[in-house]
Amino acid sequence: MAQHQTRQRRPSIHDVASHAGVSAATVSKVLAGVTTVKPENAQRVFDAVEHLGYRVDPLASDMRRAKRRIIGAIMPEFESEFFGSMVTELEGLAEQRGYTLVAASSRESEAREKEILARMHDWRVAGVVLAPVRNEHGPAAAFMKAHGMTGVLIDRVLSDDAFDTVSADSFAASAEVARMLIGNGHSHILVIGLAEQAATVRARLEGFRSQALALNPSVRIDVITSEVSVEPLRSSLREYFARGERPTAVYSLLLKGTLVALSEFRRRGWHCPNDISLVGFDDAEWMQVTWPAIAAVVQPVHRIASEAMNLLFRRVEGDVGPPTARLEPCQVLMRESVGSPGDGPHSGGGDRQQPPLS
Amino acid sequence: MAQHQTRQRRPSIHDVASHAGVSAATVSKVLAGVTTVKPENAQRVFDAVEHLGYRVDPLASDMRRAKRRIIGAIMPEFESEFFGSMVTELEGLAEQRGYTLVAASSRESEAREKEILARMHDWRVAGVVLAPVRNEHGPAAAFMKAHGMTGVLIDRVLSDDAFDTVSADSFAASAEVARMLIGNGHSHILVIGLAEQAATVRARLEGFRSQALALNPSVRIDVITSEVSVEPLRSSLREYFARGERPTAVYSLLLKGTLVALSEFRRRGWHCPNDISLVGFDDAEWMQVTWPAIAAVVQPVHRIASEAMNLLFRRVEGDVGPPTARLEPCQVLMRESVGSPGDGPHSGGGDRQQPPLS
DNA sequence: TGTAATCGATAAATCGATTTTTCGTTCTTG
DNA sequence: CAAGAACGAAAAATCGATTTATCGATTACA
Repeated sequence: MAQHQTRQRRPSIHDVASHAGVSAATVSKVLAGVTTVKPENAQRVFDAVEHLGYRVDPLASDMRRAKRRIIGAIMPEFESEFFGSMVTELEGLAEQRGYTLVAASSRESEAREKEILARMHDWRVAGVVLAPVRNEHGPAAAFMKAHGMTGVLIDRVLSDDAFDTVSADSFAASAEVARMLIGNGHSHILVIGLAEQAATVRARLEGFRSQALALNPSVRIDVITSEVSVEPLRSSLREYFARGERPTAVYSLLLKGTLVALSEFRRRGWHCPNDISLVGFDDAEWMQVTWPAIAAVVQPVHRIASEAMNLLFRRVEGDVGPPTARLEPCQVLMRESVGSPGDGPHSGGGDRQQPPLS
Repeated sequence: MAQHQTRQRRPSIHDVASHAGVSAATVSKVLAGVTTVKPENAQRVFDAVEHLGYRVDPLASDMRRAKRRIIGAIMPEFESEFFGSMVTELEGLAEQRGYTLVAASSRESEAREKEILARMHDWRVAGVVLAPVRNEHGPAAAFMKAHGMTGVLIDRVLSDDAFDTVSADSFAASAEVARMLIGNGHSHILVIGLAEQAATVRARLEGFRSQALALNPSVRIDVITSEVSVEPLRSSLREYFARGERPTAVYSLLLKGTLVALSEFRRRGWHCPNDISLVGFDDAEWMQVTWPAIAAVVQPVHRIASEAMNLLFRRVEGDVGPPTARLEPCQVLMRESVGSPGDGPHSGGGDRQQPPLS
């Protein structure tokens, strides 16, 4: 059978051509929808394509094109819900536009980030959605600039003079957190974070600090950050509590910090919100099913993704206007982990709250 | 400047050739490490490459090759820690071997799964790591078989007659959960899950049921599953409790079910383990920082990933032996959410346990 | 009726590499 | 010293498409 042959070697456009009794050029034109082909021949081409199971070889087809219908996405990591959802959203949006999304993670390495970018450039991607490891001033963005790549920067960025940027409005969200904590009467607050992610984390810290001080000039704000990984943060926090510091609330600037805080509370037998209040930047599904539910800042993943894609495709289609810097609003969910300082700080065993049944 | 020109058009191998005063063939050979080139010419080629910032165009280079140094990874979703970690591991392992990993998610759709696979086939990937939406008998595996692709199936699979498979030993892990729950005196246990993911979930259920019945033939095991999404599961569970069913323990066959269970417990004001015990398949970082910490089955993500890659590369390198079916052992972490039925079921307010300080 | 315009399709050039073939030189060796 | 082996490099074929140039056969028009 003819089918048996095709199992061995992938049919090329010439196989289709000879099977249909026309030339390769004609086949190409038929498949491209050119109308200057005799309907009879077109039909024979379609039949041959069907019969041989022919598919255009993208390698050969794209070789003559400057850009392929591929969008690259580079995330700092894939293990968090935030970037996982982000990739999922981006994939869907690319698919809607007839593009393929190719995802890769830089695994928090700027060197790898640049390498991946170079590879994507080699692949002639139409555009790139880059969530940089650090900020918009890293080597990756410089590479994109130097090679005239089209792209958009998201998440750990504020604004750039060459690329559109989209991120959560960390500053405003943190200010709202400050408003809520100060409003609840907290006057000694610990802020924890990882400083390496400069752009975003700094905005989160400043947004919080400025608003808190504006509302209560005498508020005490302690800050613990770790430059690289999460473990130094954990030990700093442990030491902080061990030397007797007793803030009434903790604001974690990122998800990993929230987990560290919870685990340290646990070690000391502290419960939220009676012993200490907790708010974390970045929401997660589990935070609403624990007891207490954890207050969190929800990042608008969907809006960031769709805005990023809108801006990116505008560029892909040739727009050369000045870059935009978008800040998408967050939602602050004040859940049970936040209370007022008077409710029994560090007593070690207040009553649990009973949510209404049904 | 010459550099200014290269900013416009990407330098080709011919640019390098003319700049070095040799032919394109010689450039290609030098870069491929062929030793039959006069050292003097080789040096001139290297200089030209350096000067022009030349990089081999993978599209052109790979066109003549049957396979590219690319591994495709297709996961059902990216939003859970499990698959996020899986992709991260796979990416690292591919990189170690000098391959690039291209990740995509089928977003729980078998149709999309097959499309992605076809695209990867078009891209001439060297191999594919497929975590199928349902099981090893879906259209995607059939496609791979029909087109002679090399690949390995992971996670929601048991064994296959054409491909190597690697998954967690759900059966054994569930049996151990049964042993622990029965050992703690539970005699009425509810198992919840989503049945669509046939292969794994069925193994989890059967492993649990067989072991539980073996240890206590009179144990009562209720099962609630939902075919498609998580919401029907939630309402079934709600209705189950509403009509007065009071199992002393719940075993969730997947992470989403664990969240649903916790959220239903919360609605009713039940606390683990005093009111009801809970074990979930799939661990997550937050499960050890909540109060109580949630007992869970830890899947050996790292081992699954590295075994999958080992098997895959064996095939890529030409091994044609019969397919292997690997089951990697899980770890069962019995944390605080599991207790004994006598400790005050459904009393609605047992004392919290205090873990040791420091 | 002879030439021009039109139509449909094919041949050939192109994309940017790799690999095989060919072709001068130089070096052996009888 | 001439024939053959060895060497190094260039020319040409190849991968599989797309696109431009070309060409023959009709059809239109003067």
